[in-house]
Amino acid sequence: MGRRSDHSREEIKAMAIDAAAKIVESEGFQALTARKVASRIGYTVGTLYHVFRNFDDLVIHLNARTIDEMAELIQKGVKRKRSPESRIRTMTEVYVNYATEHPDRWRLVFEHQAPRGLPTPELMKVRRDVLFEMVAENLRELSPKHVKQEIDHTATALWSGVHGICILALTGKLYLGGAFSMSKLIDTLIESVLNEFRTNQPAD
Amino acid sequence: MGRRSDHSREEIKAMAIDAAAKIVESEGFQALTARKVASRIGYTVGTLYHVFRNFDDLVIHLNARTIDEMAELIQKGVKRKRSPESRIRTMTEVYVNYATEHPDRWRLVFEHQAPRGLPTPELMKVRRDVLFEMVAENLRELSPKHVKQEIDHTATALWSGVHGICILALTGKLYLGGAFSMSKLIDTLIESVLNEFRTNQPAD
DNA sequence: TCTCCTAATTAAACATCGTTCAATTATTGG
DNA sequence: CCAATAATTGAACGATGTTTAATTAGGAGA
Repeated sequence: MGRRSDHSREEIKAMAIDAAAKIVESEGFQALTARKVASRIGYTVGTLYHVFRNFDDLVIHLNARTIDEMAELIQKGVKRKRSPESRIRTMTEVYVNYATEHPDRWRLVFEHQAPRGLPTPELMKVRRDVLFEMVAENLRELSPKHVKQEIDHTATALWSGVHGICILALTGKLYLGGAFSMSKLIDTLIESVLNEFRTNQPAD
Repeated sequence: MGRRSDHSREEIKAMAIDAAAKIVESEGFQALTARKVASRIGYTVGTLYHVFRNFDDLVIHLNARTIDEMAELIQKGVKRKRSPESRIRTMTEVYVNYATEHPDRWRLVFEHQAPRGLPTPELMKVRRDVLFEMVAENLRELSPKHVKQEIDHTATALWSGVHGICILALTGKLYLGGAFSMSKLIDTLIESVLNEFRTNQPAD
């Protein structure tokens, strides 16, 4: 078959990412395959390679969408909150919920690595930084006296820590159950870092 | 060729894990291949499958060795330290150093997942818990009044947080450079969690 | 409307992967 | 010394990502 023009390039791209997302959600990211994606959208692998540079390119686009979805949920969740602290807590809540509900898509974001040596596409960098910056913003509001560097530092430590709990729990590498739960662990971390942050507030 | 008995089963197992470790260190864990391991030890894939149940089994054994190496380094590093706090700090230092020096072996431990559905082998569970328990022990020494559950909880939050910083930094998903560094981020986390821990000490 | 050119789509091929298995061969026990 | 046993091989299988030549449909110009 030759040119069908049933769908434009961009349409095919979107359909492929859609299909990939569904495969990852239902069968896990190990089951994500170029041929499987292609057949789901009624095309052949060749067409996929006509639209994406390679398989990693597809994964990267899927991951971008995953982060966008998550970021949007976080933005929505945070909107109604008034205090910076409650906003930070809400951020982590939504983050954890998303990761719990879509573990394979979430893991794919962090465990996929472009072929050795190749730099991370700007596409991804920008998206990652959005969340860190949201935390930093709220920290600044919480204590405007801190210098930017310290705020960014604390935001990074806090958000990375939350991420650590998240990923270990999700990959089954944490004792949970009983009095243990992800949210309690995260509460402890937030409480600790925020207290420290407030304590180290520079005097005027 | 038939039975050679140049090496016993256990010897071949050890040689294979050795070879696998070297491949992962030098070419990254994406380059780890059954055939590559086999040829490095002068055997064929068939022999590998005679000694390991499957490829995941090999990876699991490699990961077990990785954790053992790391745990031993941590034990050694901690030995000379007197205070519980300095011991915890040393633990994380050694952990971070190991992860930095052997990023691919370290990542393989956390990113490898056994085929969907299969339970994590006891082999791994035991090893993972060693490190958590070391942190918990030192927390107990730091504040014997806390109940066990709270100690374990804090240990988990702390160690997971450190791990989070570690993995994001190692996979290039963290702004580092300038005043930012892994160790400073981790210092902040430890400081925060330990302060919170001491503050919440139950009165007698 | 017919025709050519272009670009999309396919099918097939390639190398490599994990995995299995029958065939072969070296070792061991009687 | 021979037979039973167990280790080792090589070839095969299906599936993977990726490339390429061959097709074929659509749009532009006559």
